[in-house]
Amino acid sequence: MSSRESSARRDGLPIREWYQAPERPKPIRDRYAKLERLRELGVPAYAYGFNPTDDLASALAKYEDGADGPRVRVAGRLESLRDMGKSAFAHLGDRSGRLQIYLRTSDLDETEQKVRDLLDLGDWLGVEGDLFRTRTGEVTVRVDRLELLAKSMRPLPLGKTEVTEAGETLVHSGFADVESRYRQRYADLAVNPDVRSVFVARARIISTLRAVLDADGYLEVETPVLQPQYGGAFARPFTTHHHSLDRTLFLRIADELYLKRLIVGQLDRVYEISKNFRNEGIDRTHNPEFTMLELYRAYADYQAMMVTAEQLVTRAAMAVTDGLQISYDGHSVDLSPPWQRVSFFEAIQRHAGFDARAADAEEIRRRVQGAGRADAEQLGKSKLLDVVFSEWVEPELVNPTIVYDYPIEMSPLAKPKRGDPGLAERFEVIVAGTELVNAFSELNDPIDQWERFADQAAARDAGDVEAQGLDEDYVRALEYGLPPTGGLGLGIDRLVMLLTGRTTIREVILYPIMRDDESD
RNA sequence: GACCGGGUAGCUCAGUCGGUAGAGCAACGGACUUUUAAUCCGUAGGUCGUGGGUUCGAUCCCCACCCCGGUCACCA
Repeated sequence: MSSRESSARRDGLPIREWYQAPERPKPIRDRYAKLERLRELGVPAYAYGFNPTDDLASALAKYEDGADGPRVRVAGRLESLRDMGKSAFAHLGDRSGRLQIYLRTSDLDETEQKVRDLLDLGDWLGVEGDLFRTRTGEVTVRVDRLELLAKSMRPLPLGKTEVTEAGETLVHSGFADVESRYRQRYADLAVNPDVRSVFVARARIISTLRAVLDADGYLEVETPVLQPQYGGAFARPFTTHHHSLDRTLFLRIADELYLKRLIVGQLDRVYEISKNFRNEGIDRTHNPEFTMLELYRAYADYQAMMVTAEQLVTRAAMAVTDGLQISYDGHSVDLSPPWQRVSFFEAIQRHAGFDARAADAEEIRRRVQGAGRADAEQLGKSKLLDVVFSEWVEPELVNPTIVYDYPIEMSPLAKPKRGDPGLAERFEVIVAGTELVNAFSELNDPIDQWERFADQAAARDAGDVEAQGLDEDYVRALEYGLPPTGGLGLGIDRLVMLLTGRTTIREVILYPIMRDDESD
């Protein structure tokens, strides 16, 4: 309760009147009335803390059959309530799970009884009591101390949860509207345990990747998000402005060039888990901000990176799935290493049925046009090859496949292949039809790099908005000497999608980008 | 950007071939001291996405717009 004088208004009304106004949904008015009632009783609706002995799952695990007890002190959100007058059963929920509580009038003092009568689903409670097993077999806390930790003023879109005899959890009348779920992720998480589990898995995947790299001697670093010049990938950037420097800055589209500078600086093995920003379309596999792992290792080449890719993905998978056989989007996917390896041009030969290396741009263009691409006329050979690859090859690759030796024009930061300079020592890992990993033997010849940048600059001048700029400072770093280095980028969001069985990136990003919403 | 589908009670949805709308759950009142989608009795709850138009009358038909999803295009 606030004794502070406040002139705050909402829709022109003092806040407390706003909650009681007839325009408010009845459940909100009802809850406000309960808040007032608590105030009259002198019961704080918003406590300052609570010290549970256990989370709900560990409290549950403490029960041993045969005798009641032990005594536990737990907290959670009220997720269900079955009131039978002088007693009531309810479930508390937290991140670990659910635990039933039994509230019997005769076990509570007078104030607690009144508080019990003012409870709503969604309230946060702290309770204390002995564990016991009910007649129907559920381990339950017989509550003898009840404390309201926070009053919920707005009904959560809770469905009714039924645990079937088979142990499945069925949710009735649940919160399903995807728009509301993304806009009000807090409510989505509160109400949908499987949504929570995706983000728990995401955290485990990321901490596993860190653990693998840390154990392997990599140093985790942070490089600029705000960059005077963007590079390291092909994409349109977000542009911003720094006032006191009066200068244009870009949100990074990749951290590659900054990380490789650190190898020049003798940090030897580095990685960064970074948010990247690309000002492009939004769809099931693209969000304008997304998370990428990039790592660089001195003295390694792309062959070594292939092994690293297998290790990272399989270790992450084992942290969150039962095994390396998973199912995704109707496919069964076998993540077991070693993964199939196929060269870029072999893959096209196999899945598109022609020798793209021997073909000239005209022939490829004919084939691409035949497949209904209206814009083929404007595309150069390397873009055409990319179209061929993504149209005919990628959708066919379900089990993880290492596609290596890309055309050099498509790879301005990769070393030419030894013995075949028309190709680059680069590979991608394709799983379930999408790119998961991109890696190469890093180009460390400053003269060659300058030439490649110059080609990119020419492409940009010719209208390619995604071509990279010429980063002179980066070339200067290469002039000091970059040892042979292997580098690898891994799309974290897509990895999480794969390992949690989600087919839209929004399901693995807590707050995906949305258009403005005018509703309250 | 194009096309398709959607936006109705707090949630999940139904519906009106144009006459201001229903169900289940949630809510509120009552009964019930081992329930678990608790049960039983009763009550209340909606500017039918927004703005225009047609009409005696629009949630429904028409137009425009907004938001969401899907497909395609774009985006390596």
